[in-house]
Amino acid sequence: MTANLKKTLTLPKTRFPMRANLVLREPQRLQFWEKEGLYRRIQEKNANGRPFILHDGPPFTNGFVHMGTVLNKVLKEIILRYKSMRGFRTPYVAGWDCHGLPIEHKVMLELRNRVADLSALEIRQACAQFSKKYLKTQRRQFTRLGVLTDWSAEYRTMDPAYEADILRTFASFIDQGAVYRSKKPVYWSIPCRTALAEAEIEYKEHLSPSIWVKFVISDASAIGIKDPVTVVIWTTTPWTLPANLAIAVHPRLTYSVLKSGEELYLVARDLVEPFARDTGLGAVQTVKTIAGEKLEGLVARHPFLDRPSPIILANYVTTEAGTGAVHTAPGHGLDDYLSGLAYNLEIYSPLDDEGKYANDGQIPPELVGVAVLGRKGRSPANEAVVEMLAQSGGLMQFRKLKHSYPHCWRSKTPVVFRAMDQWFVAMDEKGLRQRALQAIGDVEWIPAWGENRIRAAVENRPDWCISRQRSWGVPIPAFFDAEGKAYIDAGVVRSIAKKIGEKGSDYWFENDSATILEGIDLPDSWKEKSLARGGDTLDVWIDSGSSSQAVLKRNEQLGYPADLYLEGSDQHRGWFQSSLWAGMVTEGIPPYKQVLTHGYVVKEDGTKMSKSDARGRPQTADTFIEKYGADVIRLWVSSQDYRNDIPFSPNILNRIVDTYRLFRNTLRFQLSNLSDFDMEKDGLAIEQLDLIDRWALHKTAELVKPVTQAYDTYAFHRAYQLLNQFFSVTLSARYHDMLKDRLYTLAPDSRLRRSSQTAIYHIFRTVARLMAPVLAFSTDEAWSHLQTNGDFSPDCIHLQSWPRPPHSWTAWEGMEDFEKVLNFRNDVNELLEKARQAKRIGKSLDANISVTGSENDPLFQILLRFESKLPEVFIASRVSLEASEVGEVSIEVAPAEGERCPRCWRTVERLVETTIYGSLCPRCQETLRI
RNA sequence: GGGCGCAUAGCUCAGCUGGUUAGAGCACGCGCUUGAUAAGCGCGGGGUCGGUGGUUCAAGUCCACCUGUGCCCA
Repeated sequence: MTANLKKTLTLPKTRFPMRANLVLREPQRLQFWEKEGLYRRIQEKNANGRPFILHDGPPFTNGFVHMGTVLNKVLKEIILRYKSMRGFRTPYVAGWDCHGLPIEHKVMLELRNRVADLSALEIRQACAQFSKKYLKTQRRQFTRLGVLTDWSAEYRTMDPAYEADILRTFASFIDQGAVYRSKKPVYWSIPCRTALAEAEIEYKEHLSPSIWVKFVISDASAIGIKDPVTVVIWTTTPWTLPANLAIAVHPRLTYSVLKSGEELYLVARDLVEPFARDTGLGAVQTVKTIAGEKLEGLVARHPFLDRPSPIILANYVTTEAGTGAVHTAPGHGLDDYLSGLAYNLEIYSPLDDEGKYANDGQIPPELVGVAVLGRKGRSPANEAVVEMLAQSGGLMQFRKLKHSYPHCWRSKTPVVFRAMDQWFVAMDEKGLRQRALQAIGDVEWIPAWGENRIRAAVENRPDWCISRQRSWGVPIPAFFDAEGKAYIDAGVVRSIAKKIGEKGSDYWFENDSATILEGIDLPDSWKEKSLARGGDTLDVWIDSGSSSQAVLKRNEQLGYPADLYLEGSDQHRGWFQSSLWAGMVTEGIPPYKQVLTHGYVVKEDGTKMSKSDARGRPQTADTFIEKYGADVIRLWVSSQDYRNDIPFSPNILNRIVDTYRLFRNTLRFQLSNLSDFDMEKDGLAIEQLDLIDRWALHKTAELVKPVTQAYDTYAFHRAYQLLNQFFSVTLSARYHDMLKDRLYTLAPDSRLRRSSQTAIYHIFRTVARLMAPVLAFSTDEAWSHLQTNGDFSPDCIHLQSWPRPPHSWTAWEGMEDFEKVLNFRNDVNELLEKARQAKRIGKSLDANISVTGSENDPLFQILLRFESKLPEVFIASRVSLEASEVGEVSIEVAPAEGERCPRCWRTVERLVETTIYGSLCPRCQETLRI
């Protein structure tokens, strides 16, 4: 009996599965998109649209994709899908940053044992292999995420054509007159005879000499002292003393002048006690204190060289160790170097490639040729300097100190800091910096504080050191004569760029200078010279910074400047800035109109995410995509306010999965109630729709506006929240719930049912598209089911245009009042719940609701107006309105009296007998026409 | 140490130019339903708005300092 009756209902029916099984389904959809040429079709559809150029910042090809990269790529993906639905022409050219130390370093680690035997060319080949390998992996991972592009058009900074444009960009810097040569200290491994990067340094315990050295200020009258004062410095690298050019003190520290016997000493006040103890002075007497900043300009004498050592100010001076007066050798330390630049000191580094003192006319004869690094860990240079100090009376104390010291990762020996000739870009040449600062104001920075950040970075950036003593990069096309003089010329660079554009940058390393320069028109000053090619490569920030030339200008689909750059906040120092410099010297304007910045992916507690999990397994994006599917990851990205840090954890992802299910099931409910609906045949005009349906359409129309605004301002998390609430409250808890009775129990083609189906059809098509940029896979799947009742449809959701609800959806009068009825429903629910808790009713359909109120009460008037709709709205069997003289609107809930219809479950006064199905309510009898 | 940010319920987010008992969704608890069913509905508990001090008739909202945290620089 019941079974038969159930067959007379129109229950939900769809092949769109409740279980997403994204891990299995998404790859199938990718194949389908590929087969359909979806990217190409989208481009063709919008071929005449306004262009929106998002220029892809190239990730390093040095490992697997991690969540930060996923975040970045998915944000780009969402924007492009949205813009294309809005009719913009949205070509997307993905790229990779292939050169550079991170890659070379990893390759060196892999080749660790053989590395000494490898030529630059061999290292480069290994690096190229490495880059290609990870490029392929990353490309696969990006594709899996749903990144839509024509991969055959991707750019790689190691492509010969790209390399040529790097050199041309470099030539533009030379055109500006900004490229010059100067010294800068680098880590130097003496046994390996090579410069080292930070990553190639290992810190190990090392036993060093620890010495206190006297520098005498003979004229201290500037600080009101007649007698000579001795400034004492403390150092653990005696060998750097011949390169001492200054003594640094902290401007905000207080210094004490001490008296011990007949001598006066100058030491930081906070360090007087340890100083007296360590040097064995014993009791000392403070005769004067003085602010550090007043010491600037005093001049001490070098203890064994005929050279002044001025007192300078520096913020890096600390009171953690030493005397508060710091030995400064600009050629042998980074802090020292910066001080050297600030005080215009020579970047002096009298050490040759073998780590021996050079004969430069300043080094005392007895030190020339003495090595810093000797046999068995000894340092002849240290010993010799200490000896000279002892003889000159400059040595105040000598000890040994075990401390952490940088070592070469290959030779395991202590490294030295040594100034070497480098290539620089002068940031202020021809007003470059000023022009860049001005141009920053023409760019829209999102969020706005990004402008402050890049402004500060550009303002404070010292001249840009662009040379690297590395193999894996684009060679700096410089030449050297027999005396070591450097030759560089923009025209020659461009000619070499042409050759490298044809043959790749290996060409530089494979050939001698004569071959390289063959056929190139040389400047007069180069002629008749025997020139050798240099071995340095360019800083990779020039590589990626040149992308506006190598990609935006070269690819005819793109253009300069781009509409948008979108990268992590670290790129204010990195790509945003290098791109700006390159853009300014080549085009005179920035390469972007908008720059969007996102934060970093962090753990749920807001702290940094490590590269491996608690068990030490690497946390690559694959781990999560394979478990949750791309759409869940994409939904996670959209849910986060990425302007701040972005927390990530399994817990957070599980919340996202819940939301995903809400979206999916709600769409599924809609699809399943459209199974017998054909818009052409069955659809009604908007004006003819039932009140509840008009309300739902109105709500949908109201949703489109803020969601669209959210997308337009890249505030995807707003769209996420709006859609989330719309789906859970407006649709699932309200509209769909109210609809079930009519959808299931009325005759399939009854007007009321067709009214709701018409609305559902429109709502589905609207909300599916609103979510399509984020849930790229699932919305397309659902869309296909509406089109074809199957998983795939060539009329892909991504080829649709953005929803624009027609005026008719909002052009009705009942909205405001009906919202009041729905709010009143909350009060009704409260009482229903009480009755439920008291076990008087189960579901709301078991209840009769009577509402009493005054006819003068505005709310009661509204209820009266909607009286016929109230049973549906409250999902009750009967709702009665009783007018009373006074009092507020009150609600009473009682178990429904009468007989329950076995078909529609409503309780009515009296059932009627039917021939086939027994007792039914009159409405069901009518519906079944029996 | 410096620069630029961030800090509202367990989670993700609202809270506009300071103004009634701080909101939403999810999660959680208790029920209902079994005709969206590895679903759906209802109700409920939960926050001294990181801390301290200040400005104000009034501060989550303005100011200062502190703490925590992230990126960049040193």
